[in-house]
Amino acid sequence: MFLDLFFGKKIITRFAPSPTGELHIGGVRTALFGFLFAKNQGGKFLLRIEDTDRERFVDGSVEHIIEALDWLGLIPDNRRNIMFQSKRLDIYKKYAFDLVKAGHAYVCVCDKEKLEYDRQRQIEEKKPPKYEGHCRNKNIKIGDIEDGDFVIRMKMPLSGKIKFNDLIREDVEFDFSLLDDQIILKSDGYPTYHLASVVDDHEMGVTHVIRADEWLASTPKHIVLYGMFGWKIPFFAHLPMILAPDKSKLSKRHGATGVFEYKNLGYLPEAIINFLALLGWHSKEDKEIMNFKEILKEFSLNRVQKGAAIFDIKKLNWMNSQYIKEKSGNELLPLIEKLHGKEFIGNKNLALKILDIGKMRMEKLSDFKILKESFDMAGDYDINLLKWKKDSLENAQKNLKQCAETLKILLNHEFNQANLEKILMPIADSQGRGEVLWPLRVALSGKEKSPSPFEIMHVIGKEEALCRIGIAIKKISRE
RNA sequence: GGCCCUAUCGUCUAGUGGUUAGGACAUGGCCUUCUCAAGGCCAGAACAUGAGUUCGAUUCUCAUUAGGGCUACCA
Repeated sequence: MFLDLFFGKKIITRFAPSPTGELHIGGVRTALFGFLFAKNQGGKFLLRIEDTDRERFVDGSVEHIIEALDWLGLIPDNRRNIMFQSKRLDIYKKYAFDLVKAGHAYVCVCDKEKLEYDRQRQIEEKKPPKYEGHCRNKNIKIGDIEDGDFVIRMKMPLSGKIKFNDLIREDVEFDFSLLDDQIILKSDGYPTYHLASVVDDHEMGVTHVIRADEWLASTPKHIVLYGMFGWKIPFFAHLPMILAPDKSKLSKRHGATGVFEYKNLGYLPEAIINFLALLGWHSKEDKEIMNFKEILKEFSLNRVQKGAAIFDIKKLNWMNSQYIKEKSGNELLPLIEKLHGKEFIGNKNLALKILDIGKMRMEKLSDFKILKESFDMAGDYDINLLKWKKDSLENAQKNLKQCAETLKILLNHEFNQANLEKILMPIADSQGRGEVLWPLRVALSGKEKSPSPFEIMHVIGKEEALCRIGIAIKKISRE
């Protein structure tokens, strides 16, 4: 790869998802590493939609994928000119036919039922299931068979071994005799992954194929295909998988798998990127909280882990909270509004104050709702909650009255956290902090757990604070 | 079943032919404190097993075990 750089050849990577649903979190990691590798070296990152399986196609998923990549900041260089395999059917067909003419591939007319029967028999006989090559030497001409009645298979070498170097796995070896004569063109005229990806990677000028681990075993087929076409073989890097906590494939039953599920749960793209980058990669200095720029600068494929990594949502949560803390209320508010709507936020100025004070209690953007309740005093509270430990209600009332009287001397614009502490702490210190501050905080929040009374008063202001304290005092009198 | 890949605390990982095997998340404790967070400090916690090479292996080799991937007219 250094030679390529030396001769001025640009690195080109690509992300090639299938539009079979929402962009999976594992797919994002693949895209991310491809993006980082290319951009880190001033190369290009391209997007290609692998929509050759018409049965699994899910409407709207292409738009979803593009939107997700935009949201994460993994913008492909061909954003305005994305390659769709379904629009290139003639090209694949032409290449497949060329291969037949050159004797590298052949027309196969075996029917599906027969092949399935063979497979079952082979499995029962404990032999590796493999196409038995009925049509391999029949030399059937394309013009002799009607469209739809045949497939095209590539002629794999019958013996020998193939060895190649994976940028992550290093040397990998396979035995040709175990490899199948893979179908490259289906009877519906669509190519299979193997043909389409090799043709496209070549035509797009892809220099480094960075893809998921599951493709490692079919890489020999791809290398053979490159050889048949006489094309330059790109570098390969097979990324380790992301697993669920039970070490199985990450799926719906483990929780969210789609990017937008995470978005809707209140995760920030920065946190998702940072977290995913650390799943299988680490900076030299072992730095963990890294922004996109830092990751981009330091990324290299040779520090990528070989083994699979387990997706630990707790670490993502922590990371998300770190990114929330870094942001100002002004930055957070539009994000929350966009995600959960205006009603979720309520009064904007109030929300801003709440965010500045309370963001350290938020793990996700959606936590704002619970946070806000501490300031809203939504719902009635039990009168006994006003009691501090063994202290009496009467004493709580007495302390509340004293606080209220003292608070009255502050003017509206002086009603901030610093001033509040200055005038209230002497009372708390003389009467007992718990005895004073606990009932005060309950009177203000109506909750057992909440931010401090100073923070709440600072947010809600003098009038509202005195009103709430007054309610608590009356509540005790009625008792 | 066959082939391929992988293997350091519960998790993500650093690291080395000789280290008190390091960090982060999580867990527990303490500090702070009106509660809950946040923050600070501390603790427990790992080289899968067995051979071999070696003066010495967590590190190199082999086997075993475990996990994963592939084995489609899916990608």
